[in-house]
Amino acid sequence: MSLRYALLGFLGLDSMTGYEIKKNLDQSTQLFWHAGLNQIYPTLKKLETEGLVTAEAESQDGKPDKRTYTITPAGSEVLHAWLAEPLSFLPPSKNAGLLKIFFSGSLENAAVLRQLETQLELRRKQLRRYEGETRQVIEETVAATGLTREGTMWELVRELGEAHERAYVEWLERAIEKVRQLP
Amino acid sequence: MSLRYALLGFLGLDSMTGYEIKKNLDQSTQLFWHAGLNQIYPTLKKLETEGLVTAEAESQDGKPDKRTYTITPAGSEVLHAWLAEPLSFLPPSKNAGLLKIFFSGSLENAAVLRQLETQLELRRKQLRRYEGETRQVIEETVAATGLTREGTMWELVRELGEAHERAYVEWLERAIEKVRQLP
DNA sequence: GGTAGCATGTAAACGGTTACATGATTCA
DNA sequence: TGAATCATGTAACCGTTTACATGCTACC
Repeated sequence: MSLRYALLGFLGLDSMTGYEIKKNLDQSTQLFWHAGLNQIYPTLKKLETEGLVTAEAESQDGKPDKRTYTITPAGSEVLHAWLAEPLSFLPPSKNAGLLKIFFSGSLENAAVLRQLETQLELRRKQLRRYEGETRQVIEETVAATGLTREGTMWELVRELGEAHERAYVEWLERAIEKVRQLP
Repeated sequence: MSLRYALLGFLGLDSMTGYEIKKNLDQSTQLFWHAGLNQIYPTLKKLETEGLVTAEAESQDGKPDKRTYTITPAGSEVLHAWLAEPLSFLPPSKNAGLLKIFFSGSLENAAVLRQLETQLELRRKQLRRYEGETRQVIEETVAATGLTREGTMWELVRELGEAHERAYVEWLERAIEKVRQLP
């Protein structure tokens, strides 16, 4: 149930609509969090009833009312308390790609190689994204908003993403070599 | 919905009970999948009604009946079809630890450092686990069962786990240095 | 006396995904 | 003509987590 904190986190940077939060989420956070609009809108409403954010509706023609959300002092408090609380255990993760590889001992080499090569391509694409687009978005956002301290944190997280994808790519390349040499 | 495949994967190696699957899951798969017994037991029953596994109950005194599950030919087919199907997109992952760091630009240095140091300790522990215990379990299992081809796959996945944790540890060390130098 | 291991389950609640619904504008 | 962008939502379903329930044995 950390989506609440992701939403509060973005609203802590600036007031914005659910739609804008979604765009930010897709651009910068997809390494470690994601959500659809269908989940974001009701969660924002819930945060509103809890007094952690306020909403201001603006009429538009042809489109639904634009609801701009702003974090309240209570919301800031809740967010900061959560951010400062040290992680007490590693959040267990799930990865269907690794699950497939882990159990593919009973497949033929060719099928395993197809799987590994597909995953390698996906990981390479993701690596290029962290090196390029994600990096640029951070730079531009810092330039546009002056949030240098926040920018340092964003850049740190991006670097981990890049390192992880690079480890993935190198590992998959080695794995392909190894499986090729299997009888 | 990959728990089904994780269960079928283990039963593809050997017939066993839900309790034993859980032990195997905890020892080897926690890098990429996890589940509680409360989820495993009903899912096995469901697989049984679908004809993908069969169960043999054995009475025990003082304990509930021991239900040993065996994969059926239909189950093997379903498993292999899933394993051979190449991943079509990167499964999006969630990581509350990174979420905290990403948004901690508004925290004081001391609070950020507490967070980073706690996470570093957890990651170091996990790295040691992959290097030691996990490696040993794989070696012993291969020695006991003769599943060398499967063992190659397990060892590959373990190596990625180790590489990822190492990347985490090195990154957190660098991050701590960087945050210490922040004004 | 308490914890860990063995061994199975149910019920309620929650979080998240998929599908559905609307409707204007802009661009290829 | 169709897809993408802007902009919001609801309903049903499914997977997962948390809490509850039982009970024996072995070990510290």
